[in-house]
Amino acid sequence: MPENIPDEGRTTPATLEDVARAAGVSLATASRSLNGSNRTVNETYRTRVLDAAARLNYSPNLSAQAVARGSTMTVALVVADISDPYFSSIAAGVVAEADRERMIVTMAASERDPQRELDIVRTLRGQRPKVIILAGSRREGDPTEAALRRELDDYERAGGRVVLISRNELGFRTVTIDNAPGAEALATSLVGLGYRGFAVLIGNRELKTAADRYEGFVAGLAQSGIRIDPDHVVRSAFTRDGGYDGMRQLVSRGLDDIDVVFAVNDVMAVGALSALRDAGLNPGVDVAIAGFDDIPTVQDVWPTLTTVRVPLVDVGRKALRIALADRPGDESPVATEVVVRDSTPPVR
Amino acid sequence: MPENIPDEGRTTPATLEDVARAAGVSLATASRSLNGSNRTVNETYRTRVLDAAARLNYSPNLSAQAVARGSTMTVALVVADISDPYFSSIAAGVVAEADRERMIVTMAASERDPQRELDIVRTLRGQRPKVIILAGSRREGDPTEAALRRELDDYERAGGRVVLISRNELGFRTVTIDNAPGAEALATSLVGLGYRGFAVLIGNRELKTAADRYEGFVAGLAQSGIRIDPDHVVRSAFTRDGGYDGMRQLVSRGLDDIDVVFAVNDVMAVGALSALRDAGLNPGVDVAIAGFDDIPTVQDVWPTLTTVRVPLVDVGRKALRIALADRPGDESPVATEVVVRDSTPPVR
DNA sequence: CTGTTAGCGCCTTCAC
DNA sequence: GTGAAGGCGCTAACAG
Repeated sequence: MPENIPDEGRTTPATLEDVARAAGVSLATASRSLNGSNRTVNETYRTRVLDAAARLNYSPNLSAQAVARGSTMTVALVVADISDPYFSSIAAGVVAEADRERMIVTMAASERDPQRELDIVRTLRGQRPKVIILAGSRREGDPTEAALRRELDDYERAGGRVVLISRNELGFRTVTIDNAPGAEALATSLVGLGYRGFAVLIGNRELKTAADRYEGFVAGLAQSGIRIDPDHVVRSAFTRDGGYDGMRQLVSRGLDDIDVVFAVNDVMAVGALSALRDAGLNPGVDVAIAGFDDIPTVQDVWPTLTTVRVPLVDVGRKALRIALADRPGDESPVATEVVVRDSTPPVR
Repeated sequence: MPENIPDEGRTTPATLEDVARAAGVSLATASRSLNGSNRTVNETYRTRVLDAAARLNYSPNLSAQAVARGSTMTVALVVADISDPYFSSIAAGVVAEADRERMIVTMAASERDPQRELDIVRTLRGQRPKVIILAGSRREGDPTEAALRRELDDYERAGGRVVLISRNELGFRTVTIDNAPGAEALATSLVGLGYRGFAVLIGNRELKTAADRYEGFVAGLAQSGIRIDPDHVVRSAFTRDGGYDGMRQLVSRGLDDIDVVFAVNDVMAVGALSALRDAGLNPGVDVAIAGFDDIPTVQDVWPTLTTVRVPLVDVGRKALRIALADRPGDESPVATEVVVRDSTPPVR
């Protein structure tokens, strides 16, 4: 193959063979000294190999190791959108835990498209990752779900571990989040604060996370005998702009019977805040707002946002731990917690 | 090796050999049909191989390919903090571009620790990535800098490509960002709005990005004959909490001669906003605030934040493109742009 | 155009 | 405890 890049000065990384030769031992001994199973090698040789390796700046070729061992040390993480604080926090947790385990994490973005997610999972197989973590974008009645399940089943049958984040739809290991209970508790808190007229920015209803939170919220209100006007439930994208648009719709329809709006996630709530303001209204005063997730920025908006805390980084860490556990083990849901802030002052 | 996980039902992924056999052709033909250089294979065989591959759900083992080819298709991205919107936006850009190029991206977090960054780069070598992208955490007078440069030099000599984001310190390909000019323009804008008493939350002064922005800002003020009181330059962490703390210091010292505070990045500015509010002051009214980066959330805080826009996602995309270009090519800086919002109303 | 045959870098029985 | 040799899955000359 004609290489137009000058090869002169091109260095080839030292191979294990180089190290072995430099240390005057066999390939096998070198291998055993550097990685090999529990010390079954003479200390003299051992240090000689280590020295040689250091001298040559040797770094084992992970691909070669993977081929020889028949398995990798990589965890593949697929999220909907990396720049969304929800996912980037989870990713931070996964990366932190992977670092502890000396594993490598690869990343892909589904862009909230189930078909894309499926394609990604398919191409992921080429990596032969030890773990696949899927965060977000599971939907109700998703036509690709069967195919995805099949793909993941095959993958597990081949020895891989899959972990889902949020809700156990597909029968794999899962980091479940107390979405419904959290939303229910939030509803209770809001009722306790005196709110009676509710609206919900439900985002994309097909998203299971969104649906769970909505249903939990409805259940919470029901306990106080409060029902939610169907006209006050608005769908829009599960994003900041979706929250903005949803709130705009509410405003244009009139906020008469509404004194608090629950957005099923914080980025939407924050968008809603801005929509209110842009409409000349005063969030927290003219109408209250609550979100879900407790992403970092909600403490810096004004009014600070009432929400339900989800320990996102922990969720990421836990995802990998669950994956690595010998048996399915602790799959107790991650607890959520209502955090009341300024966006929902007590009524009257 | 004793495997305590039951192997029964364990499926082994189809290998290229399986495909070849199923298609009744040789290994080479199968290889050529599925990946091989430009079509030099009989259409009949070709389709037969493709069929067999589909039937067996074949997926090439990337590690094996990497070993055989002597190179991978992975790009290693190391950032300071994945959950920081600055870095997660850049990461989103890198991942998006990598997807186009059918490359895999691996991710690591340096946690703003140069030593850790160096360690990461060292262990990265094992992956034999085609590209290494380093975002953030370069510091002035960093004792590990020489070692890092050496490591990266070795890596490039071995055929890898390194791309730095922000400032070209080490002589590698770089996505430079117009930090100083942007800050200078911001200063000019603020002076134009009538501001005269300036303070700066400089973050970690050793961070080159922070230093550049500060110096650009000072230069911009100098053009109007304005100097900045050294007591009004406060150091703190380059984070949201750093911004909060920095502003708190300013407040406790007294804001008498200060009518606008420039935080060298948006997360700090947003923290400063909250600190002001917590001190019972009214941001934008009692004292103005400006940041740098234009991260998404600054449009949702109140007052909306005046800042200098950096097209972060584009920066990430560009980083990979620059890496992949045959020659160093277009290294013109990414332009920044002042965006005036509500946090810096015209004076009087 | 196709098949045979060396490798790629490393691990791991298997004898010594 | 050590080394020789075969093999992991795939690619790339090299002959036919």
